[in-house]
Amino acid sequence: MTTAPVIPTIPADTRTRILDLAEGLLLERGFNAFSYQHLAKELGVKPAAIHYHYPSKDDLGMAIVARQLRRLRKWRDLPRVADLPPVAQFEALLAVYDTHLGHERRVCLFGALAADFRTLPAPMQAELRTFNRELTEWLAQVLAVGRATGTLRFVGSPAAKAAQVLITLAGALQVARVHDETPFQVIVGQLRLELLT
Amino acid sequence: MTTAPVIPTIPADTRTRILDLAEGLLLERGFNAFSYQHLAKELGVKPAAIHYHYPSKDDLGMAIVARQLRRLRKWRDLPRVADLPPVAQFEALLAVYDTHLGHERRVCLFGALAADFRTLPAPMQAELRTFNRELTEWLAQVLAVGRATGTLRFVGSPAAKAAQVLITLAGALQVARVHDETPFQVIVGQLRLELLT
DNA sequence: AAAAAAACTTACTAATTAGTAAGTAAGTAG
DNA sequence: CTACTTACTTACTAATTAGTAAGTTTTTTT
Repeated sequence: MTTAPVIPTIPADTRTRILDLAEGLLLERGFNAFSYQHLAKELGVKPAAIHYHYPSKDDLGMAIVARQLRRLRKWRDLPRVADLPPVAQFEALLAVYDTHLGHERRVCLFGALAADFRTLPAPMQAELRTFNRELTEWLAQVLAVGRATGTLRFVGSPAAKAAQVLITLAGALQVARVHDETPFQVIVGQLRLELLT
Repeated sequence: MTTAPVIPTIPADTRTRILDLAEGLLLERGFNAFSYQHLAKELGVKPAAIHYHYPSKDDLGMAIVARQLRRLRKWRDLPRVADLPPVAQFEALLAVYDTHLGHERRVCLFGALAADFRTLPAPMQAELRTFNRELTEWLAQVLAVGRATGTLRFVGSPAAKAAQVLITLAGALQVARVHDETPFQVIVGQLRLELLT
């Protein structure tokens, strides 16, 4: 048995606490459903303190998406992810979505922003496109290798299948929010059934 | 060659024009992205005129979802849909989503409301659940008959496959909004490739 | 210890929001 | 013709929104 490493809980600075809270609200209630007042009250600071760190809501939104993109790249390049065989990489991806589900049934970033996309500031739109593109390219590569090595099974191009799988996962989180966790499990089960040989 | 029947364009009353416009904005920009002022300006009436027909925004939102549910039931029970073989019913469903795509890349009702679900009034939440449930049940039945008659191919339960296919279509419209129409076509192509024998 | 930079608070704008109350004009029914 | 209903407009309120400017406290640097 291994003992969990003791990670000292560094009290996050206000800048990070704002970003964490805003991200949570974005993924739980949508981008237009929280204000600087909400954030300020929850954090015990004044709204102007938030403007100090993130001058406009556009800046704050951009910061959320940019951080998610940095996290994606970091996660994808982690040895314990990058060096995994394709099936395990796919399972690692599913685990991420499962974490969202367990975290107040948060939807994924894409699922949270797609509907309101046209109301978002242009830099945020561009960053979200990049996020989605890089994630899809990563999964396409995973699928391609998996099929080549006989551990994953699907018809069509890896790119098409990757796009389909990712929006299915994004959608599964949305359905979980509207109904309950059951349809998420059902849909993920269906994905496994089809992909895993 | 058949001549298209001449449908007289009855000028819609204000009540309907409000609902049409609000529905369009909901599907194009999200529920929190339009106000009574926007609607009023666009329609050339005063905001209070909208409150007259739909006292609160909750009422307006509810009216949109309720109408979509009525439309779904009507469409589903139409002889030219209900009497079709399963493959043609599936294609008819795809055609609906394709229409959304061609109409300013509107997302579907579910895709428009899922992210903000928790901010919606309770009656609207309930109505959206019913909408999604009835659509899924309909497609599950279509898929079941299609597989039984050897015209549709899939593994797993019809209910699971129906849930998966529907959120894939909802998601495909969302991706089309974020990128362009190409990923929608790619994903729908993938669905056809997998389902049609 | 002094200076400077960072991290705020206080106090305010201007715009927008949903919503209401009272009045009016036009159509409909008796 | 009259009474009533429908469909609005005008004029308002109270709350909330993002955002700013100026001042103050706290922390860091020198």
